[in-house]
Amino acid sequence: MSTTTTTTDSLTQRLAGSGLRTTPQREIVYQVLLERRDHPTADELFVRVKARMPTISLATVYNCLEALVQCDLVKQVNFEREPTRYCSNLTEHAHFIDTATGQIIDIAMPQEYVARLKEALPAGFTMDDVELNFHGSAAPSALKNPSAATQSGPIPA
Amino acid sequence: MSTTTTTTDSLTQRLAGSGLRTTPQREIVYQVLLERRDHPTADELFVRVKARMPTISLATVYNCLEALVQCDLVKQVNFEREPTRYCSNLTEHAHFIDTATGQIIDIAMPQEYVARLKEALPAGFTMDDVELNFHGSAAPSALKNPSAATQSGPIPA
DNA sequence: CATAGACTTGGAATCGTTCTAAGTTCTTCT
DNA sequence: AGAAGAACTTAGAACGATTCCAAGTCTATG
Repeated sequence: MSTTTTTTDSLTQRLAGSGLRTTPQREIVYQVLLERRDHPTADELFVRVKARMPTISLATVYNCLEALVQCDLVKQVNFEREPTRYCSNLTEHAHFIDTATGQIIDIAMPQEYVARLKEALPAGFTMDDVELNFHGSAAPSALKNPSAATQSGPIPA
Repeated sequence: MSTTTTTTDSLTQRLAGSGLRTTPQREIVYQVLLERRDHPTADELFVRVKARMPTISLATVYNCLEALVQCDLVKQVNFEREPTRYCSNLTEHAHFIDTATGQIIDIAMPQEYVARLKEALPAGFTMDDVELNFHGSAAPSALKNPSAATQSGPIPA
């Protein structure tokens, strides 16, 4: 799998599309974000990225994330007043927050469900985007395999 | 309408239920919150409450809100990384955030919709609570009359 | 190869919120 | 009633995530 080349290419394209440059820092931050789709915070990412590029600064991690968000390669996830988390899953999905562990799991959201939700909106409201968070508890088996859920669909049995 | 007596009584009951006392500060904060159901921040509430009780401190407003949240009379609403807002609408509802003005409007959410959403959850997930935020733009007429929407149903035509 | 613009860096600054220590007000017990 | 203790309020200090700033580095262009 020549994933590296591919993602880098699309990264470069996306950045360029927003008038931004590709830099080693941005590449690594994006790469690291793709590798473990566990919704890390900027701080957590900082630690992971530092392992590979010890000179990087926290401010740069924030800057890179801002760039990636700006060119729509990454989404921010906010929950309560906790630190912002970053998500590289660009498919339509909701989030499940496990009350006990705080773990965030992506839940696939068929367009159909989203469309139904729109119906709840009274006249005069135009929706661009929905944000849907479930709070509850997940079976340990579901928690174990977060990356599977992250990709696209529900957790495989 | 003897609203004052009624709300104070239920306030006292609720607080007592959580082992908390009724204090003048808590009464006023709650009262002020009920009067304008526009999802104020702690700071905004502080200003409004101060008009009636000039000696109150911001810390106390936070403390009172914490108490009210604890006894389930008030809910916190968080959106992006903005300051927490407080909501006295206890009925099941979603929030509509107007992208242009930042104004938050309550949208009634029939149980039926919530139930349907639950279906999207794969096996192994138990949901306690859903959080649903619409982002978009609202017609000026809809924005004008926020308290009506806040009460229970969609904005009246 | 000089210049300008974009990017990175570390540390200072910001801002909502929480913590702390001191003082005040209830409750309860005698 | 009076004392002891618990719950509350208060002002200001502290905190933590994020942004800002000023200086330095890189890179594309002419």
